[in-house]
Amino acid sequence: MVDRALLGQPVDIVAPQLLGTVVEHRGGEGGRASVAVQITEVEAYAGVGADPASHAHRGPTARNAPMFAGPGHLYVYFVYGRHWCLNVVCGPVGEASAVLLRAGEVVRGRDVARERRGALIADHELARGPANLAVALGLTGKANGIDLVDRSSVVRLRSSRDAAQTFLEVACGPRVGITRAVDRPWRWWVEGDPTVSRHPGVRRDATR
DNA sequence: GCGACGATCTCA
DNA sequence: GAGATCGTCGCC
Repeated sequence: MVDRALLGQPVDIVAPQLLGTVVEHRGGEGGRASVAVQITEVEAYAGVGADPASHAHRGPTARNAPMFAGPGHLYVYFVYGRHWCLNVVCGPVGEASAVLLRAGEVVRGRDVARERRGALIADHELARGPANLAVALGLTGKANGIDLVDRSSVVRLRSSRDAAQTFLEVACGPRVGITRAVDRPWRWWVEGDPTVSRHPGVRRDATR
């Protein structure tokens, strides 16, 4: 389990440290429907008054309430009329900063994830992109506000058992899909990893 | 009360 | 390159 004190640090310190951690959704059927994703790409969003691109920038609202619940909580929001996106709340209680989980590698429950995403989806595309990541894990707004650090939660965040994460090569650059504070280099990803949603300077659909 | 737009994805 | 699709928020 990831330590809550770690998540309570400033969001731009926490975000890159979430690379290599694992989000696990314990499904039904005695755990056979469980899916776990190892995170390969994240973005940081700061809290009230500190980041014009953040949902919490203008203070508390009904939507962003989980962001004010303290580090370790899950903030799930709906966007573009169709997609769900997952965030890990970071920073001190009430600061309302969060890390958007943009992509990862499905490390458990690959067949279940493929049922949700589509039979023809390649392994490295199962959880590529923030909305696809949520689909692969089987999470929607119903999971909003869950405490990821509580052992009894259905969705949890844990450190990887894989020692290799210590040696991950991390790159950073501007955030994706926003119109404000576009120059802040608050997106981090595992360099060269095929599950990362977009590589800098490379169009994702270049060959389609 | 209303209108604009969004931390995206997919197909053309 | 554009459309889908609807909740949220800012502003009238």
